[in-house]
This record gives sequence, C-alpha cells and structure tokens, in this order.
Amino acid sequence: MSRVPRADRLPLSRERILAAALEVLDADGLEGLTMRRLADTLGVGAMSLYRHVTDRDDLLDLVVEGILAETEIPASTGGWRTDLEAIARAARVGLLRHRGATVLVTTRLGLGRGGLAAVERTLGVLRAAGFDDATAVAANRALGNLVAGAVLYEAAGLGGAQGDDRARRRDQGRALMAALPEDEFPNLRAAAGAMFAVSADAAFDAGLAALLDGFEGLLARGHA
Amino acid sequence: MSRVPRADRLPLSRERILAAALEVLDADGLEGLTMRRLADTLGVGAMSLYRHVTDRDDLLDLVVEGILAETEIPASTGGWRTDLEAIARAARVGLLRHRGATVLVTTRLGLGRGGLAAVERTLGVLRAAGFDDATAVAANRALGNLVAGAVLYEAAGLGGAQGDDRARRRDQGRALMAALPEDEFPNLRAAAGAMFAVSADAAFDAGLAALLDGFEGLLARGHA
DNA sequence: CCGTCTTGCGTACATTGTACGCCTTGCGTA
DNA sequence: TACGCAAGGCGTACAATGTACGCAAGACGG
Repeated sequence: MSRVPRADRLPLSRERILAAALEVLDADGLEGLTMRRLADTLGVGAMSLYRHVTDRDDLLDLVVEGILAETEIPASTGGWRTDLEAIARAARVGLLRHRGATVLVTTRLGLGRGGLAAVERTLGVLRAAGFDDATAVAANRALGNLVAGAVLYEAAGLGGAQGDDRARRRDQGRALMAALPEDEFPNLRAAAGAMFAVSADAAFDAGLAALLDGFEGLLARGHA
Repeated sequence: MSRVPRADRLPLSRERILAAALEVLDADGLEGLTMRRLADTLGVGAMSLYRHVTDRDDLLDLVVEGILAETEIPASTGGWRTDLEAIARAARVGLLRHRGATVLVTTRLGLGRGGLAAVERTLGVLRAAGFDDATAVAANRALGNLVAGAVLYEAAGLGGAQGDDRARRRDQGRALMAALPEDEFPNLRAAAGAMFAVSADAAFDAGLAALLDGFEGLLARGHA
C-alpha cells in the first residue's frame, strides 16, 4: 500500500506542492507561478508535479483551497452583528495574505469545502438571528461580494502585479488625480485628499458597518 | 499627414481592434482572446496588431476602457438614493455585458477615464447629499466593491470559462449541495432552496438597498 | 529473486506573446 | 512627372509555457 520513499528526499505530495506554490505566488505573483518554476522550488522536475496534480488548473484550485483553509473563521461571540463583522474581517485579512491569489479566490469561490465553511457559518448566524432564508442568502451574498470586491481592489491598488509596480501605481494614481481637469472631475479633485488619507481597513469597516446597519434595520422592521 | 488606405480594405485602428476583441472575448472568453485569433478575426496578420497596440496588456486595457465607455451612467433623477441605485445597477449590468472581461475590469479599475467618470458621479451625488469627504469616499468604495464582487460572482457562477461549463457548474453546484453532510452544513442544506431560487438581480438589489439604508442612517444621525 | 506498482523525470511538441526587419502603398515635394 | 519616404501590414523566428508520452528506478509482496 503505502510505499516508503527514498530516505534522502521526502516525497512529493499535494501538501508540499501547495506550500511551495504559495511561496512562489507570494514572491512572483500569479504569472510567476509556472509549473517549471514551482518544480524548481521543490527541487524536482516539472513533470513530476503531474503525478499529484492533474492540471495547472487543478493546482490553482489547490491553492485556493489552501488559502481558504488557512483563513480561519472566528468562533461566535454571541451577537449576530459582531459575529458577522468578525467573519467578514477575518475573510478579508485572510485573503489578503496572498495578494497574488485574490483573483483566483474571488473567481473560483463556491467550489470546495473552504468557501462553503464560511458560507455555512454566515448563514448560520443570520438564520439564528431571525432572518428568513431568502434574506439570509441575499445578506450572505452581499457580504461575500463586499469582501471580494475589497480584497481585489486592495490587492490591485497596491500593485496588482509584482513588487515594483506598487510604488509606480500609487504615484501614477496621484499624478493622474492631479492632472484631472478641474471642471470635469470637481468631486474627485475635492475628495482626492480623503481618498488617499482613508486607510483600507477603515474604508472596509465603514462599508461593512453600513451594510450591517441596513440588515439590522430590515430585521427590526420585520422585513426579514 | 493622414494617409488614405487602400480602398479595398479599411485600415486597422484601435477602434476596430477593440470591437473585434470584444467579439472574440464574448465568443471564446478571456483565454480565447489571443493575438493570433484576434488578428484572424480582423483578417490581418498577427503582427499587424502591434502597430496599434503595444502589448497584450495594452490590448486588455483597451478592452477595459471600451467596456467602461460602453456602460453609460444614468443622469441624475434628483434623490441621492435613487441616483446611487441607478448608478450601481447600471454599472453591474454594463459590466455583465461582457462576462469574460469581468476579471479584467474589476482588476484594472481606476486607471483610465472610464472608471473615473463613475467615481466622479458617485462622489458628486454623495457630497451633494451632505456626506463629508471621508464618508463619501468610503461609501463610494463600498458601492464599487459590492458591484465588483457581484459581477465577478455572477460571471463565474454561470460558468466562469466558456459556454458549456455553465450547465456543468450549476449541476455541479446542486449536486455538491445535496452531497453535503447534513450535520456539518445544516444551514447550507436548509437554505439551499432559497440559494438557487433567488434571482441574481434580486440578490444584488437587496444588498444594495441594505448598504444604502446604512448610509442613509449615517446621514440621518449626522455621522457623515 | 522476481514481477509489479509507485513515482520521478527527460524529451518533445503545440500554443502563446512578441522582436526584427522587409515590403508595399500612397503621399508630399521638387 | 518622378522620387523618396513614412506608415502600416506582415513573415519569420524565438523564448516561454503547459503538458502528452514513455522510460527508469526503487520498494514491496510473493
């Protein structure tokens, strides 16, 4: 059944591949995650990977599942609102741990166990709070979409691609902002300061709070 | 100065390239949009494209800008809330017109004029409604993130890749749902019906309404 | 000791983006 | 009218990538 590998080198496995993939991903971004590069990182031939992974696509699924597994959902604290806040924040932080993969995660959600666990928790909190199924589903989706959008935006905004682009894009953004015609984009110009001043955390929390306020109102008015 | 092309074939241009790119994109998805395929569609050699586009990346930027230009933002109707609703809905619908490009658009936002116009409008509505700059920025971001998340989710959910996958993924989703262990995912199981029953439009509108409710409360309480 | 199963791998190929340089075309100018 | 030239289309070529195929080496059961 279970073969024992040569003693001088521990055998390949999906786990080891996943770990190396995350490493490469964080270092070189999604485009840098090639089969050969990954194999090199593992000190292994490129084709060896295919014994444990059917496809590059399969590899990416593995990465997504790994990231989701890595982001743990906090336990309940009692209140539905604080629970949802905690879940959403944890999800955002967790997904931002591997910025190169945000596109993957937001694109391939809903397939494996990892995503389902978060949905299960969220639905559980909502239904326990008294939301009916339809509203709970909508609220869950809205929360997920908000997190997905935020994560994507933040990952891209700081330099979607690789390290160096980061500073470049930010400067580019500022310059572009300053170069906008005042008469055509007055509000952008006026709010530009606030735009760069607001921290990503604060902006996310504000949006999240507003959304939860909204659902709280629904519940209070019995429309849920 | 301006050369006249041969009469039998109108010359290449960014506009024509854009149109063809959208066509290919809608037909074959993002992965199907290769330089050669695009050139073929235009009845032209692959390298000819590079006279008008520096990169594939540049081409994708062109596509994004084209899609944004295509999605027109509705004019003001008077109320800030209905305005924001209209803008968000229009954005969602507009971006969903080319499902293969949702990843692009949500990833490359904030670069060109197209995205900025929507932000300008949104900020204008918010600031005119009495929101301070910081809150307006946060609200704009939340709205954008919600739209981005929804668009991505819907595009991926109906078959992120190409036509055939659509039915496959949906069936896969249902099957996966039914196969979930009852004791581990009770809420998912219970809400599964509602999950597939709720239309994407309704779900989006519900989330949007809740978010706007939240900001309305902020404004009413003077916290904006 | 021998088949056999597992797993790593070398080679090879199709597909992609794109650098380079040629060639045609039609204009402006002399 | 003739010339030269710039713009724009294109053929060839190459590097990088995903991956099919089949071989080889080791470990295990008999």
